[in-house]
Amino acid sequence: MPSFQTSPGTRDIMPPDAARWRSFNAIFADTVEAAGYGCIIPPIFEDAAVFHRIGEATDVVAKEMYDFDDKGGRHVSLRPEQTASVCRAFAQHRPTTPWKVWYTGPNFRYEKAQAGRYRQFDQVGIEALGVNDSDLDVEVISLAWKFYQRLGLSGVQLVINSLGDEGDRAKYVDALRQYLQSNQDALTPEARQTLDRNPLRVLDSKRHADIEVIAGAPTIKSFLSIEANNHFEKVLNGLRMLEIPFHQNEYLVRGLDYYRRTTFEFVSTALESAQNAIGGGGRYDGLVQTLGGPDTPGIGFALGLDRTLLACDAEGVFGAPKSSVDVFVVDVIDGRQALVVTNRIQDAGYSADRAFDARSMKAQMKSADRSGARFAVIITSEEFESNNCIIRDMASAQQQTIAIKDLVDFLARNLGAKIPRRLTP
RNA sequence: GUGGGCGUAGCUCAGUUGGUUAGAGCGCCAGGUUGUGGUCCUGGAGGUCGGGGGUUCGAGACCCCUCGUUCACCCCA
Repeated sequence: MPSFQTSPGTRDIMPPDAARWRSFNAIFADTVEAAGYGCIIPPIFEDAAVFHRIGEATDVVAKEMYDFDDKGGRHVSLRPEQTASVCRAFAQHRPTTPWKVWYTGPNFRYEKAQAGRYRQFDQVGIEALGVNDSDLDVEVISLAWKFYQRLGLSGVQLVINSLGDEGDRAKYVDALRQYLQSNQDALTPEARQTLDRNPLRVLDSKRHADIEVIAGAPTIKSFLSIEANNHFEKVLNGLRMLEIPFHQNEYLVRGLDYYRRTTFEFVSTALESAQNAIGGGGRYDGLVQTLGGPDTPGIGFALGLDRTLLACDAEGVFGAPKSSVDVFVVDVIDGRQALVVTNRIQDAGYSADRAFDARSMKAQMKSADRSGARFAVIITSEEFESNNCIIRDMASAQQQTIAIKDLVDFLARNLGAKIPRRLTP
């Protein structure tokens, strides 16, 4: 028999970790739905051209697309992120604005995997379309901040910058290129290569020689239009009003070409690795239009689920939830009664598990212990003859004999009433 | 995509300059306790030493290739 394993950069999320993921998503949904964001589920693949709007020169598009031709000859791609899909959905359906949505799900980028960087990786995020107001920028950032806090993270830094509008940015890039070119000799060969492709990215370099050159580089601030500058100041003021600490970093540029004005990133100080950016986002005021929609401003963020959980691990917060059932049924007759009793308990709204394969009582009790059940229901020949069973409190080891028909009442008294499962609320 | 580290039981890892039947702890199963878990004791199952090729009388150890993973670069969540 051949043996298989997951493809590079993919993995199985096993229990109890998968439960942790669900909990992560539930907390995120609760956080953003409280601010009026509705859930959107775009397709996982679509016309590759949609994603090309992210920027032809970006690595995401140029080398990391999971694209292929389908059987109908359509050139499609697994989504490398969801912002472009959301904007395409907006352009396609033209909902009324402001349109505020949130999402969760896997994205795909063909790159070499390492810890915190996978080919299939999950993100949660929000996008808000149709509003220029700087207060929306603040709302968006504050929701991410609030979410991190709800997870229990304390080592998260908000780094923020403004890239100005398209014209501002172009002028700045020219000035930056000029400066870097005149200082080429002091740059590392890697940085010189980057300079040819995208001068902004040179600012990201962490190499010492480059950092010295960067320190003298022009910053975008002086290139911002009055409008963009005012917008940015109001965002910063709003953050102060909400008491959200931030670090301005005039060299913060982001990898996707569509960003305008406010751009931000969340960095975990608990993560040692290079993959310490656990979330990021910004304004993308031109994107909807390039996807065939009306000229519509937009802003949003995406948080890396995997990386955020790594940060949680590093900080020792938001661990995997303990799973347990209410009741574990031990049947030492032949297992047939466990079938009936377990079923009845489940229908009554409680959770119940049991042992199979007619194992010894000791073995079944061991399973009961492992299941984390509050109570064990023990069915033996002697008690069953008079339609009784033993119910054992696993923590205190106290047990009593009760009528099988009274089991659900007993659970209601001790675990609280539950809605029967067959009735959908 | 480039460069370095690492792949031994389900998990975490030992394994001496290549030398008999490859080990430990945890976990799992069974028994001690023929009606009872969490502690303890005893026993057991489980490994093509990532895969393929080579060197050698002999390879888990050495060489080559390959796959996976990890770190850095690159990039990004």
